[in-house]
Amino acid sequence: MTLASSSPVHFRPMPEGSDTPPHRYTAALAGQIEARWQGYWAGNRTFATPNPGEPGFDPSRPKQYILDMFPYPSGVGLHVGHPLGYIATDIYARYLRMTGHNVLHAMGFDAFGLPAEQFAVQTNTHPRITTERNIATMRTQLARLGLAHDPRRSVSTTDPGFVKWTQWIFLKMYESWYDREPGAREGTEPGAQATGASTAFSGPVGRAPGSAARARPIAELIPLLESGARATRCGRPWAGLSEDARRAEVDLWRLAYLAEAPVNWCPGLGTVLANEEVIDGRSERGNFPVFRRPLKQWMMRITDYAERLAADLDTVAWPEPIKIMQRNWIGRSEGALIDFVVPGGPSLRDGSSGFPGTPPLRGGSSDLPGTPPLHGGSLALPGTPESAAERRGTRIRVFTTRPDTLFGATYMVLSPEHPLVDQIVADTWDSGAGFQPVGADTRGMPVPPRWKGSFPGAPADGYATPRDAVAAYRGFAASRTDAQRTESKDKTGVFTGAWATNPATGKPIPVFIADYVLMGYGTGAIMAVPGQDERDWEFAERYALPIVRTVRPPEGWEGTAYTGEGPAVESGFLNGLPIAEAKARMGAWLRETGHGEPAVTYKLRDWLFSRQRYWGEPFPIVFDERGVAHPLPESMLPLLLPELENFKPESSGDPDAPVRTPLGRAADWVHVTLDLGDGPREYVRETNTMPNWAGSCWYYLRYLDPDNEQRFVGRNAERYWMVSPRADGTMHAGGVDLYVGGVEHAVLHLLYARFWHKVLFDLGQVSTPEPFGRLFNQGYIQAAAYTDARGAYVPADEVQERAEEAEVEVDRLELSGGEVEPLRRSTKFFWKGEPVFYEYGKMGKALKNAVAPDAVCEQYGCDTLRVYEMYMGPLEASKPWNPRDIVGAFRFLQRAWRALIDEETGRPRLTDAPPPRDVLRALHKTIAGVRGDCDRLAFNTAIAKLIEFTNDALSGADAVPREVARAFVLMLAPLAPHMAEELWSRLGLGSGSLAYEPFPVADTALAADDELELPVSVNGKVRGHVRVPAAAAPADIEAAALAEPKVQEWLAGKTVKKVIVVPKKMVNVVAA
RNA sequence: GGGCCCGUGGCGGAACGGCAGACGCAGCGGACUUAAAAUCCGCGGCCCCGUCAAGGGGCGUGUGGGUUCAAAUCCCGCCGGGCCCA
Repeated sequence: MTLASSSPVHFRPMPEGSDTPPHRYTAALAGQIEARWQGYWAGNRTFATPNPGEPGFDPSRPKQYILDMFPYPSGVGLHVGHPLGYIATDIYARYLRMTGHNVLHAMGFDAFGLPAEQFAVQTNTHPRITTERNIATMRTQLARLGLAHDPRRSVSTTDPGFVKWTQWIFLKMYESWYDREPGAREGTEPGAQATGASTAFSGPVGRAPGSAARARPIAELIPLLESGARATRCGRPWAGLSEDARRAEVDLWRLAYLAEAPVNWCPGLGTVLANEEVIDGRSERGNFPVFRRPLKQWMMRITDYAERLAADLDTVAWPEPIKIMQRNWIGRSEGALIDFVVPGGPSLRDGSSGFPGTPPLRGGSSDLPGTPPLHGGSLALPGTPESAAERRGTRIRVFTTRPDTLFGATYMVLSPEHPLVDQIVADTWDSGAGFQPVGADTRGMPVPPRWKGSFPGAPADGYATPRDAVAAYRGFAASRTDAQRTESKDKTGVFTGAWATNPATGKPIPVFIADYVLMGYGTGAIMAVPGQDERDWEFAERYALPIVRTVRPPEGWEGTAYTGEGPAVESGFLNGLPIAEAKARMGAWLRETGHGEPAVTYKLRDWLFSRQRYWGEPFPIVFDERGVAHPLPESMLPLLLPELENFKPESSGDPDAPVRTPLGRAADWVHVTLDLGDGPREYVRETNTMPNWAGSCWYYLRYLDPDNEQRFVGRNAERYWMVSPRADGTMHAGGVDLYVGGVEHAVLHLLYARFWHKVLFDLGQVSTPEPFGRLFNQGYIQAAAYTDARGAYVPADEVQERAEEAEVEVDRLELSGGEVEPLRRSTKFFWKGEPVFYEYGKMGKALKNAVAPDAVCEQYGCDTLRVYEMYMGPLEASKPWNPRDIVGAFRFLQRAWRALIDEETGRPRLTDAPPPRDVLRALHKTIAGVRGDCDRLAFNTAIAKLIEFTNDALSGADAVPREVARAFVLMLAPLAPHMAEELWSRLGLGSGSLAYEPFPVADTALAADDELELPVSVNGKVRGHVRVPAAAAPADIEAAALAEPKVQEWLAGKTVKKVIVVPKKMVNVVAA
């Protein structure tokens, strides 16, 4: 049977039971209608959306780009929570088509990556096969929902035509650097770098303004290095560098670069993970333990964009909590870097810094935005004047947000893992070991026993030497999680035996290690200011360290640390200054004296971009015999994965096992002879693969022009769909007009995609500085879940409820005295005869409470599912799945159908008589309301208004006036499109599909009431009502209100003080 | 510990600072039916007065304050729940 492009054929539905009228809207009839219209839409390419220049493109219609977050094709199929957002965007997109827009709405598949691969591993099937199968399943499920996507734009990240451009974008990143224009920005005032190219974005689009910081091709960097316009990052002059050193220098600038760095190694998954993918020391996916370990990896220099990623959040219409989460993740803080010197030890000049992975301090004064964490080191700040006393010693770099409190820094704390600890730790507790005090003489000061070790497991009077104490304490700290370390009220630490010099006071201060300072945060070292920091105060009290208040607390302050506003005291040249001014003065002083400088730091780290997995995009990189990386030319793209018998990662429980990649096993693929311009040579391919974020960083651009073989997206298509003019003629910063998805992508996908988009924007490849102009977070669907006595989830759909409760022993409760008491719970729920316990949570695989949409479609039809899901509540709210309620949506559709189609004969119940005035008024009120609701995605209330209209104006009538039926069907169309199409056709309201029919427009004159009943309150309480003409003057309304008998009663014996008349709303009489 | 969000009938929820509980589910009563289902009509926060009627009053949006002619809505404190970060 070919339904394609034929006009809809009417048929006689099979009656459900002997009594069911033959033309009732039953599940069976709904199923037939839905199948037919889905076939019609597909066959007639109803939702194919032409690009500019293509046949059928209408330039007079404004564009709307509606986007759902990129789904990965799950092996277990969809549950009813997944389509919540898809249905909402579909309804909105259908509504926009009917209100005169060119709408782009498509859905592809994020088919590479861990989820797809884990599924393949579990089922022991090649990921390509499982992925293709899963995509087919998901396409079927989505099609069943009647989603009006443009099918030709349904790309998959695994398509060779997609892989090619993902690799191409990677090469763009590899061949670019971020130019922050030091000429314009040296002397970093905090915030001076807040304007990137994007904030200047306004009218003209398509390129970054020339004067601002931006990504540029590497080709433009080399002349600048040659001329000295940009100082080298290795610190040596370009002219004196060897060929290899020059290549290494250039590599230090690339936005995509290789680095040997400590990474999150997850042996259980056999791969490394990005910081964002690690939660509490375990993998987000799979919940395996994660270890820190150095590995050579591809990195993305996202930190260069930290400032713009934070600042440009102001330009997009996103939910505030998401913006806050991104800002927190980026973690911008203004303050200062300050160097403290521990005298003695190696020379400051010998550069023996230390520890692998620390980048050298860059030249120039402050290119801190985006600089990886400065872990301290022995290198001097450029231009630091060195006194004789400081010439030998170790510099410890700290970052503080309160440089104004430097005079109050009475001790220092290093993270136990800090690499300089070994260098500074003294041989004896006696302060003589290499200690040359500067300023006040504290030589011979006895070391308090507490300083020698007072933490769980330490000997009563501490350790014999600082080295012993440090070693023992490190062991103790390593056993604790970051959360324990920072949460603990009992701060612990040990003295290193070393003394550093406070550069402001010139006095020696003791250097501790303590686990409340984390290596991963800031520089891993702090100056402790107990007077103005609560954690430092706690530590100082415990170790009897001096506390100096350098901000005067208010009169009567009895607290401990004071973090509020106040004048500086005990602070030399800062005395009397408020905090902000004191910070500025101290910043200037630090710079002048070479002890430090104002700085902005970010919590954001560079993005780890390699995975040791099979199922991802291969890097388009080869290494020559000397290990030098070479990019593949565009003509060699896409570089596809080799076929592998064994695609599994090498997982292990041993965090130190050697790291081997699956691609490394494909010897024929790895070793290649290529001509990269200097004749055929032997190369070795990169065997890591990209993380699945790669594809999701730009898929929304490929939707725009899915078949383009010349570019990742054609310029015209990109410009048309992404550039969004505002009413005032300026351009919106973000291209996608509405992006709907879950809040769980707040700091992963949304941050990475913005970063890529900004790079592409800087390179002139896309027209807008932001990808997503408006973001909407839909809530979750929650459902009952059940756990057995061990706490494991059981399949919720197999749980049975019994009439009487049973009491069961579920666990043993250990009491403080070592006694054990059985814990008893009662329940009415049973699974396979075993008692189980009710819980409640987000629907999904984890809680085993998923409900498939297919079952609901089967039982009621997908129009009912669509209406029910939207009717459950506001889109942004999480709400419970309640199967019992679905029938309400079904009955509404049934009632509407019955009002328009005779259930016995199947004939239209239409009349050509003009609609009565009250029906017309109700209709136009409904139109106005539904439009307003749809505009703000409030489909729940839009449906409520249609239900009301159906009940009040359609259900009771003998026949429905044609124009009323027409408007109603069109309003129903976005929500229940199959039924609306069927009615449109059966009622003879139009030919073909109604998908592009104009949405009804409310006539305010027809919607207006002639008369209104207004409540009249006396002193805020409603006491009566008055009927007044709708256009009544306030004075007349007041008179009518005061004349109302009920109101008179309540006013008896009182004086009217004031009468408030709110036109069309109410009257309030104030009387005493 | 910090930040953000949310607390409304038996349930999901509605309500530009202006008659709290629209609409739906479940429930109750009625009509139709031999009966049931379906359908249609009606009722529906709590307490009190009123004969259990018509009608009327008081109290009600987690809790205690505040702003306002008027607060579910705005502000402050607390209690409870959720999310993010530490």
